[in-house]
Amino acid sequence: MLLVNQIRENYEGVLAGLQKRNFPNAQAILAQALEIDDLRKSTQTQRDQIQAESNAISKQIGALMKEGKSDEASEIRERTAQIKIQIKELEDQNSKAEDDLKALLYTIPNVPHSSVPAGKSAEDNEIILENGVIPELFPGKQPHWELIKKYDIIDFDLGVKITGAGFPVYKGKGARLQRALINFFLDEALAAGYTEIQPPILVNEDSGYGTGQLPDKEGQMYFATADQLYLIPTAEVPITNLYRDVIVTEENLPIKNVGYTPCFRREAGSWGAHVRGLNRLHQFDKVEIVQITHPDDSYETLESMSAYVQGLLQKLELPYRVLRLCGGDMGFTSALTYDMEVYSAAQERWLEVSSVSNFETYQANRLKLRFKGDDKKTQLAHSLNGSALALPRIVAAILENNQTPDGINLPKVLHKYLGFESI
RNA sequence: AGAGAGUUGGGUGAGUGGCUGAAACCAACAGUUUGCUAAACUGUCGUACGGGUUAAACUGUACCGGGGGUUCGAAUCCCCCACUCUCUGCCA
Repeated sequence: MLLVNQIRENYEGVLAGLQKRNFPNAQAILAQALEIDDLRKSTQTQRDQIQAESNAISKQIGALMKEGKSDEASEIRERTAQIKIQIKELEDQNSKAEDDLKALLYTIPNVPHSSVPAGKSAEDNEIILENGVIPELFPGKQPHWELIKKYDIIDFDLGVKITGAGFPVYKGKGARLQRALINFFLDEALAAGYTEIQPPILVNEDSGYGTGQLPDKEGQMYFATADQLYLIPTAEVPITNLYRDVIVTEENLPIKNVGYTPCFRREAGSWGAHVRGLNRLHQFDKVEIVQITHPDDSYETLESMSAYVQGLLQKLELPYRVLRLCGGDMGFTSALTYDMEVYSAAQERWLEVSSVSNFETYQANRLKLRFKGDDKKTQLAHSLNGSALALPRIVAAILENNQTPDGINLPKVLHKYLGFESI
């Protein structure tokens, strides 16, 4: 969430940013936040003063009791009754103001970076780069949902039998392709200086709030009711939460972590014609990169993460494009997001395979993720993450783009991981 | 799942109603001494939110797992919850 001081010190900037997102009633909400904060401060000042008085009296009573002057002590004690009522009242007002402020701040999205284009929907996203060659396929080309049947490598019907729709079973070369991609992505990240993390894939409620999945996206996560645990929708949740309530030393920045996990998404109500086959699943595999940086470095880091993800796509020889998301299409918590899309040549569609975002202090504020430098001051760090990469759509594009009448030729870079070259 | 023990500052750990925001030790940081290192000595050494300041200094309040209660006063007493550890059971 935003800091009130951010709003106070840069009111015009925050307002303009929220308007770029088409955030309704921005002006009224910001004004309200400041008003509640003023109330919060004034009630705290009053409460603290009276509390100080009360503390002084208590000390005095203690001293008198020790001297055996119990008459005087009980005389003073009578005065405390009224003070207690006052404290209670101010305390209530103050904590209500705090709660109100927090509740309000939870509803305000992050302020977009200045480079974020205005716009309402995916239509307004800015295509900043296109790379790679879109293959010319032969007349009998098939979409991946046909190919996986033809070569018997991914089985949706079996998944339905043992679990339900959206839980595919990978078989034979299909399973090995999954494993090869995961290993390839992890090895690349290691070579780029990331430390590998293998986190739990169920998380508690605190972690859900830490990265912002709760309270907003509660219905999107699977929930194990007996133990009150959520199945993670992305490794971002457990990995970023490693740094919840942590004050890191400045010299340890940037922190670079990578993790492979399965991801679980209920995707309630978002099924339709465009989500056949591997395009949208309830369970899928993803390698995620996370960085915690000094605020001065986060945008440079974002560019490097974007370049890193593009490098993966180049090595996989997939045609891709990079979008800078517009204010209206960007995630709630992000300040700047690049989406990477690969071209899936049989579906003749661009598919989102990665989303790389800088959250600035928005997540760090919730997480209480801070760093301390030489000046001994603690301040909020910046957090970033990106998919590197999500497997299913990569698999879809690899299968479709490399198909021939005689089989599917797999990218060279995967051969040593696969132990075979084609399907 | 059953029984028991526990949760204090970066770490170990003392503390059963006022002298405790918290002993002591360790770690860390700064300085003195030293040819360097080490050792010794001295000092600093939690967080949050207020007030105050150009910024500091300074200052108030809260926080000893979380929440509530008793009391003039709670780390300390009472209640509820969460978590951790040990033993037993089960199990990859």
